[in-house]
Amino acid sequence: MSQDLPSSPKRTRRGSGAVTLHDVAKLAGVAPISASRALNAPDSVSAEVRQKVLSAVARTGYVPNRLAGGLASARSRLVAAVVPTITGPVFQQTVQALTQALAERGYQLMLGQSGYAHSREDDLLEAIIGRRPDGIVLTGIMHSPQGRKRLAAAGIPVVETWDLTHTPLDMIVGFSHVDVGRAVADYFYSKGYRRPALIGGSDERSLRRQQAFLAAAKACGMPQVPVLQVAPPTTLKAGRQALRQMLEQHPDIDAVFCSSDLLALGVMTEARSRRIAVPGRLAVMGFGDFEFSADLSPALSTVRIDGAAIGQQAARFIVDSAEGRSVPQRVIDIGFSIVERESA
Amino acid sequence: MSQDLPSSPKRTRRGSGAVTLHDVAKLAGVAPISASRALNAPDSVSAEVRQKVLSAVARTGYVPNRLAGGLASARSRLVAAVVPTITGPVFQQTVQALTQALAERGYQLMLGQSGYAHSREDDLLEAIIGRRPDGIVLTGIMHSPQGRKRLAAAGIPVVETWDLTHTPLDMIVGFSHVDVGRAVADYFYSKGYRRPALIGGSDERSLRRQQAFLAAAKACGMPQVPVLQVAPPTTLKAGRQALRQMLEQHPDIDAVFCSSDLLALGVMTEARSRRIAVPGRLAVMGFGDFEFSADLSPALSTVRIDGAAIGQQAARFIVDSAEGRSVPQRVIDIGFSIVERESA
DNA sequence: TTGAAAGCGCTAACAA
DNA sequence: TTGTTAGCGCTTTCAA
Repeated sequence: MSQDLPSSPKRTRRGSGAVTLHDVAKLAGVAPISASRALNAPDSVSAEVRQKVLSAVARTGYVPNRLAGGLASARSRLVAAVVPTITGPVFQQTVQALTQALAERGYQLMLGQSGYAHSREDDLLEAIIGRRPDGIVLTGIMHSPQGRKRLAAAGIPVVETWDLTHTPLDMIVGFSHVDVGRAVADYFYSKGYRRPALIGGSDERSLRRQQAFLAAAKACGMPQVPVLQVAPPTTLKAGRQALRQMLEQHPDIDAVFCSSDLLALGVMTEARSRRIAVPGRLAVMGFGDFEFSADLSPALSTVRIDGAAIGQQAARFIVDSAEGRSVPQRVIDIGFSIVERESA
Repeated sequence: MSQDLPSSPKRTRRGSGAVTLHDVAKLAGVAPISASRALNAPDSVSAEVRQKVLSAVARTGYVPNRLAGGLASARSRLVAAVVPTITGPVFQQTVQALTQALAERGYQLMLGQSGYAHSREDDLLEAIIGRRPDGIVLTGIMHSPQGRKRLAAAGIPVVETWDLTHTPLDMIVGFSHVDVGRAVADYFYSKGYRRPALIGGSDERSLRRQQAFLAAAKACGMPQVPVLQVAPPTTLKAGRQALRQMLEQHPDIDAVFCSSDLLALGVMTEARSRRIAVPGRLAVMGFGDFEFSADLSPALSTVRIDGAAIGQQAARFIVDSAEGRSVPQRVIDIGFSIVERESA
């Protein structure tokens, strides 16, 4: 029938065909705005309206369009996380906890990989800012001045993580890499090791741990600490190679501090294949306390970071900011601990 | 000055304060739509307009609002990926490749964790569909009938991965778990192992590999294959415990097929601490060919899946669908291979 | 507590 | 090639 009516010549755009809030409202016999309120602020609406709307939603299978909602309210309920690469085990706990904590509060995570290279960083930032996320979580510190400027200009809450500084871009939750380096050097010394070596990634945070280790070692009277740097990512293979190389030049070392547990596993693997006793002849200390570390043989001593706590705190930061709550404490040190197991 | 003018009583909403396309257009001296075209379809615009707009963009630092663009064009350029948990190493390559392949084409990845539990699945789907993504990538198959119905109703392109079926929801890229189980059983047999055992996750895909293994083993004349199932996630610890338990009941096994390389590492670790020679007394086969597997000692024989290829193909599927290209081949088998190293 | 109107920032459709 | 107009689906603002 209606097909016979001459369609009005007014230009028009058909929607996607999906059920909209208007459809729900019509079905419920209320104004669209009432339907909106029934869903987003149920208390601001009478029980009757609420009930009619909810029933209409159930009958139609309505799913709110968050793009439209975000545009209208300037709150996207989207949070961006930037990781060097999700393949690395370091930030996994953090991303996992972040995703979950956000989901519980009605926010969704968008993932961006900076790929350890700072070249595409600008593209990535543009892609992220274009989505108007309610917050951005950075693993590590944003170092490039352009990047910092860009983020500041966007006016989006930013949380830096896995590090500490007194001049955060906005908010930060992490720990002191300097303290870690120092603590491990002291630990080695206290356990009687006198010829320690360092096998570490060449990323900036690892470098800071190494420097602090060297300084502390020197202060303890261990001035000559050989250092070997490996390019990220720090893999088992890199650990094996590094130990091989290290032993060629410094066969008398008695302890190694590795910049990740995976690297440490590589060192232990290489040591075993060379029949070097761990910790008897060579102590090994990892970093990160990966899930497998406790169950290795020998169990790996390592520096434990509560990555999940970092993710949860980051979520709290973002959500509090987005929902207009004040965030008085913007720098949070979650610390670390040295987990003494068998390898050191 | 202007503050003295009585503001018109018309109700109005201030924008977020960010630079909009209108600002750019005004500065460039063109209509907003021309600015839009200059950015999104540069060829449809004269060099002069293009140049004026680009310069205005550079001067203002304009970043397009993709929420608005997505709403207007019904193309969000957002893709959702659902993983059981990002902590597991299994899907990492896939997610990494997917993120990257999408980013290169101007799409962004949204991450959702289904958490192995199928309870929150409905919430997760609602959150995802609400964003109107241009595609959804599932790791594994969507099994729940409600979930399947919901996804189908949403009319969003869906790619299932890491599995194969003749009745995909929409598109699928993966491999046959049945073939894997069979191939490993045959491999064991051909290498002379006659008393194999299975240590595997209790997830559905692992179960299918196990069943196929059992059937093939029986066909080879190895009817009694002990099986031990561990709850996901399959960790090193679980592998150690599983081998311990397995040996108590079946001390005479000569080979183990594990449902992940991490599990296999656990088995090898436990074997070593019990002075059981691998592969001399016990052969070990993993699954997944994780990054560390080749460099273990002994190097782990395993089933290799090209997770990155899965991610790339999934990206191609989604982007082709989103951009209106036809997708004739909707089921893609990327296969697998048995990587023969030292452990088996 | 409810609703009408306006507009978030952008692009599809049409016209010139 | 460029511009005008009318939305996309939602929420804010204001008024009743």
